Amino acid sequence: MASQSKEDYIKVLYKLEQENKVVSTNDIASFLKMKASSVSDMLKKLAIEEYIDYTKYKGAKLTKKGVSKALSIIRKHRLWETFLVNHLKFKWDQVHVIAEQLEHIDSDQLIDKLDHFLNYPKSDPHGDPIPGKNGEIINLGHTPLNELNVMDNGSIAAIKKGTPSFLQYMDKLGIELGTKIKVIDKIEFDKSLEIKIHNKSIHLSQEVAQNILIKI
Amino acid sequence: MASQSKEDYIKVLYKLEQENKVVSTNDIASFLKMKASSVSDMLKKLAIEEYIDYTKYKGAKLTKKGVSKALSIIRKHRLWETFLVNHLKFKWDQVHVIAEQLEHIDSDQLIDKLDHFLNYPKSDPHGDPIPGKNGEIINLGHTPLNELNVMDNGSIAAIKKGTPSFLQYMDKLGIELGTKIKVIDKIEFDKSLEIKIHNKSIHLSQEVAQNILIKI
DNA sequence: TTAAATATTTAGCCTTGTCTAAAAATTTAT
DNA sequence: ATAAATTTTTAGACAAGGCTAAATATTTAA
Repeated sequence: MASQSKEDYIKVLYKLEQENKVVSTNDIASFLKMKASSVSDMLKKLAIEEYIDYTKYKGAKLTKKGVSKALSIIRKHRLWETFLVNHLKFKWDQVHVIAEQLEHIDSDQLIDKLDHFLNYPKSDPHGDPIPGKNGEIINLGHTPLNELNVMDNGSIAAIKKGTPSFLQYMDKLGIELGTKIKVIDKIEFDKSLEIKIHNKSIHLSQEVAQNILIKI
Repeated sequence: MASQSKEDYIKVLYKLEQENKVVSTNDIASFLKMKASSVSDMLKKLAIEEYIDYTKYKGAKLTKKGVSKALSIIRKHRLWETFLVNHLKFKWDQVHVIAEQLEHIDSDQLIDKLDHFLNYPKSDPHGDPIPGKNGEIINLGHTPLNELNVMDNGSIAAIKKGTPSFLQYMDKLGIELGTKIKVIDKIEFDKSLEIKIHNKSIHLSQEVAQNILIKI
């Protein structure tokens, strides 16, 4: 069993690999708010345990074993988030920190039964896909809002970077998963756009629009 | 926030104080399967943090702060056990180890909402009382089965030492919380007793009977 | 293509929580 | 009441996981 700390590294490795190909020591350090030297130490250990391939000065990459570990942590995290929102009635901006604790609980049986209790959800309260028991991730086929064309219709399917403040902004706009939207206009100048939701027209910056994923 | 390890000590201190008055280093060590020297070290630290009163060579006793910490851990443990059995459909002999992990999750809001979700249960799946938010414990007025008299009636209210093997034995006998029982006979010689449950007569040793708590 | 800037690793230290071995205090038994 | 047995504490070590400062690689820029 990997320690809590090692699980945190593995999770970050997975996240950063989605963006880059190989992950640097500094990337991890800044993400985890730790010193590069600490990360360097830990990468050595993770390599010994075969969670990553690691060559000094060259960065790290999760092995098969590492990816599967990462997916199991993400699965636990998202199932717990689903429980917290759907059953305990937490708001979607409150669940991340709690799920970061719950994701380290070690019991396959618990997760199986939780999954069953939740009725095998395919995505979490932020619209992110929940990996299956064997690591399968369903591609939900979402498009960033800013890539839609004028007059396109769709519904809100997921929030990419679900920080509390972003989610609170969504709440203020009345945006939740499933909300129907239509693109009214795209402003060339700053890539911002005008959309219609709940029959009202609102204006979103490009930065915000990138973070909203749409099912067309 | 006390570390997981410190929380474990506080829990054991509480448990052992129920039996004795003051708790010795060796008692704790054997319970936690640790060396007395480690316990001695830790008691010093717990004393500094004012969880216990501790005089060298004289044993330890929880302070008010310590008791309240213990009760909050027990509350969490028992609420989680209730969740695991009532909602995730675990058997009552499977939940203890998982709850030992869950009890360390740190979020008051989580526990409040879990309590609400469970409909404010007063006792857990083994019949043990669940301390309230402020540490109140309701006395459920239970009597050990071996203290009943011949022809007394009652119902199973709780299991005192709910080890998995004991609970599995209860399952085999068809004993669960709420089961009606009647004492048929008490054997003077070995203090064992004959009881009727589900309209069948069964024989229980004194040791077993002591572990079964009855509501008359 | 070499010098400066940046990134990474190494070396050594710290804290937490455990251990073993030895010392000291307390309890028990003769 | 003292010696023996037992319990508890102290001293010193170790692993995990963090840090700072210094050394070494790599990358970038002149």
